[in-house]
Amino acid sequence: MRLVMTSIVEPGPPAAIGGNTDPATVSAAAAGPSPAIGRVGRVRLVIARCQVDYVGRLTAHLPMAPRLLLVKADGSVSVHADDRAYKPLNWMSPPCWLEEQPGVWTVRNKADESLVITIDEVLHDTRHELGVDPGLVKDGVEAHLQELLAAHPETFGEGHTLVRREYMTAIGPVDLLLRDASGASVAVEVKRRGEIDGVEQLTRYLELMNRDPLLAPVAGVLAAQQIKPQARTLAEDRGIRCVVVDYDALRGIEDPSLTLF
Amino acid sequence: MRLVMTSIVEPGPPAAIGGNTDPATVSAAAAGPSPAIGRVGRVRLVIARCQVDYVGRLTAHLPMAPRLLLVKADGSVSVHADDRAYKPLNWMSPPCWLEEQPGVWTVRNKADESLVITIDEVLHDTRHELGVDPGLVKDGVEAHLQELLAAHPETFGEGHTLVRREYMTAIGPVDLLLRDASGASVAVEVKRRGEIDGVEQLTRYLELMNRDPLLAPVAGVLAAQQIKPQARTLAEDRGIRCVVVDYDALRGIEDPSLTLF
DNA sequence: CGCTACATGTCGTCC
DNA sequence: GGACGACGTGTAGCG
Repeated sequence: MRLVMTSIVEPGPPAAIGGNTDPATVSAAAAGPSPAIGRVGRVRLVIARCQVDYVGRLTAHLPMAPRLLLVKADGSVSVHADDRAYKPLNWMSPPCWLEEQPGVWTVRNKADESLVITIDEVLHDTRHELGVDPGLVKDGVEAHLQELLAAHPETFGEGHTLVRREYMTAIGPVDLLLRDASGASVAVEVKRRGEIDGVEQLTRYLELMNRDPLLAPVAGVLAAQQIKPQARTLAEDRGIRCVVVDYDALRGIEDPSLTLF
Repeated sequence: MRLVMTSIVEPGPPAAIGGNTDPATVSAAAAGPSPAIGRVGRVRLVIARCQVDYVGRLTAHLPMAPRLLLVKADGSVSVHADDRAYKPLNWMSPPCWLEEQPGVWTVRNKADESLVITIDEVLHDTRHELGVDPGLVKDGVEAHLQELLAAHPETFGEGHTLVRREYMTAIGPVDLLLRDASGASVAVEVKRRGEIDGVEQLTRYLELMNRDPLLAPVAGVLAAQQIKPQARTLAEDRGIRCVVVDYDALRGIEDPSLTLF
């Protein structure tokens, strides 16, 4: 875990075009080649019978069928079927460029990947002004954990004190570096869910840190709200202690008012 | 890597409702509470000023603003801004259930996560029949690799022979198990791109396999089209050999006609 | 259902 | 730009 913020605000695009607040819904010219880059700042919804061919990291082909084409103001193009939840069948992420010719859309990016959409019939074509989104606010339950644990190192045992959060090593930052009551180093990997990956990650850090005579010996702790059995087995096999963290209890210590209901 | 197929066909939903092939585009009743579950098999596109609140694995809030709401036949609901490529701001994946009341949509799943969409104003609301998608065909460049390497174990050295693909161990399948010219075991981890994760994965397998007297000693090989420097360093530090695989060349051996242009 | 590994993962951050 | 870790990762395959 690396995020540190208490709450995360994801702003809209930094240089979004047309920061208007009046969201007028308009119909686009249904037929004829319309300049895709031209009217910016508008989501475009097209229902069309189309065939799609992607060549890039892999090669993918979609036979002719009706689908939803979603063109966003950021330039992205995605091809959706009526399933797969929010995942498109095919897509191109920005930065990319759409060249629209009658019956053929070609989307390219810098890496020379291409998405070719051959359109047989357009069944619907509208554009809508959304403006810049005011932003998503996430209450970082997971991001909170490291912060809470840093504030309460005694969670890991009496006399434990915090040395540093995000203690930098050559191969990456250790979430928490503590000292125990005897002054020995303790490296803590914080996870929402403790799985094998987290044990491997911590193992790498420990191996490196134990080569540093100023730190060694360094004990390892995997701290998570939930620890999978196999991760626990692997961890304990490597002498890594597992600590299950009660997020709500920790948050209660931080702000007792939260526990009064 | 675990997939084995030469080319991957991703069919549409197995039990898709209304397998009709006539994709008529229709307009939905624009106003009034329309039953979201009711007309199935249709993608629904709504542009609306809305506020969104998600409570589940984390808590997220979106203030009132115009956005695209995408309701698919699989029951999924996603809330899009005009950026973030194909990723929605918020979503609910199937299986989930949408309860639509005037001005408030509530989407829930079994895990009791909820997405509450408070709608201030509907600017657009259409439904479109897409039918069942005929399916995505991927030329499994990555999936291909294991198959090709299995067919050409000599890639790893003269006299190497294949023992098994997907050799099962207690902690997961090893992509390829070979024997070298001297009869010693060789475990191969196949990756599209060789990174640290792959080295860790192979290390776990090797550790386990080397405890088996029938197999030990087992040598390790990381085979990938590209191997990142840090992965190479870690691998070689652990005595794991790195083999960069030329996919096109291998495919050329398989089917020389592919190299004739 | 749990666990593992894959993904055109995507996305942010830091060096 | 590359490396690295997080993600509401999602998803398929297997025991």
